[in-house]
Amino acid sequence: MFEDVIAYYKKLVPHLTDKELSALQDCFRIRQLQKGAFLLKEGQVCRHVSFVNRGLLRLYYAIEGKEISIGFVSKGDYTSEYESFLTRKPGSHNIEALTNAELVDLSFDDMQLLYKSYPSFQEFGRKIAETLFIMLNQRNTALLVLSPEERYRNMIINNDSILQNVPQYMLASYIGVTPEHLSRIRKKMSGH
Amino acid sequence: MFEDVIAYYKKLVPHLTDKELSALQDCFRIRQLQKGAFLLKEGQVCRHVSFVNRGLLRLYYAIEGKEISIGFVSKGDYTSEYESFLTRKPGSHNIEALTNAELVDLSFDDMQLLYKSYPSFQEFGRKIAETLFIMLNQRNTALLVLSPEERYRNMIINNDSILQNVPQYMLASYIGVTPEHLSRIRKKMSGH
DNA sequence: CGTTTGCTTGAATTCTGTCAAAGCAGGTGG
DNA sequence: CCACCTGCTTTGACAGAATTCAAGCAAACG
Repeated sequence: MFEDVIAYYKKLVPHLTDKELSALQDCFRIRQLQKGAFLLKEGQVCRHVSFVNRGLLRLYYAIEGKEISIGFVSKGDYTSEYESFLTRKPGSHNIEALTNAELVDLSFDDMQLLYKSYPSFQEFGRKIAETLFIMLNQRNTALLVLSPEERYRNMIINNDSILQNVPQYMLASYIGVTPEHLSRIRKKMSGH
Repeated sequence: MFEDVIAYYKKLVPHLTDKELSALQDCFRIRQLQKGAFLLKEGQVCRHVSFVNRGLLRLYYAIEGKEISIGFVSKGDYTSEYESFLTRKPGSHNIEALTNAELVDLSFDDMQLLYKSYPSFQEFGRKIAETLFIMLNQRNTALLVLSPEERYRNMIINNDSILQNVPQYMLASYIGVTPEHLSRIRKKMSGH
């Protein structure tokens, strides 16, 4: 039930004690999500961080009738509207289940409690934030430095497995182009 | 000498003790930077985080003969090639002093030591990473969702003081357009 | 002064988005 | 088994956005 998420914690902070891990497990809540359901809708305050036990999720903005994907999260990764979670303000994007999914939730309040009771979790929180920063930094660099075609190539190389299960039009906005344009990029790429 | 940087720490983690702050001060090193000099060049491993006591710095990529600005840091803020600092790998961007500047350096090794000796600094590290994440997240959203003109407007509103001292062609790449195009955007904006 | 540095302008070109239509599955019901 | 949806991708024609290259201009500086 919690094996994967516990392993995730142990990997980031190897020196966590059994007592600490047990306190952590007491805070976990399992949540099931149907395909098409929302983990979070824009305007809501995000009150949990969620580990994906099973399934595939998409994070996206809905702006002026259009959807702009900002990330995809699959089994074995953490997700959240982390800015909303940290600031306690309404979030600006949606998190949607692209397949049936099982999540392990940890609430904001429980997290603060863990921070207070066991300093080791401060270290976990720090490393999570650092990891998220690094990922976002790389994404940011790609948006500024690479062409759409290069971003698509990168995506194929790095996220092949996710790519299989996501419709192209969702990838298009992630790369920063329209679905039509991505289609043409693909055509051009196959043309050699 | 260290008043501003100490205040920065106190603000993020109010419960830091005098003993902890004193240990921190022992790790600080002042560094002076001439206008045009580099705090860091791409390819180097970033071994410090630096608080800006005085002056203005620019972070940028140099790609294929072009420079792409990714941020500006002025008095009262922290800067670093944080990804390189965290991963201990060579960094990919440059940090240049746009004016004469005075920095307060804290080394990676000292920081790890502080983390180990005083758990409160874990909390500081966490909050720093969280803050950086939030800033980067907002920047990312702007790049995906807003038009160049809207990004320029935002920049005027949020960073007016920095803007005064930075040549326009450096702002252009930050916004994601060529200098010529930014010039035209400004013309169009003044045209009403 | 003359040089440098940065900003503006113009014209041609390339890139990307829009809109509309057609193609292509996979799934469902008859 | 076929006909028909439905959701997604591809294509084409066109318009708009942004870059490139080249030239001119103005302020700042030695």
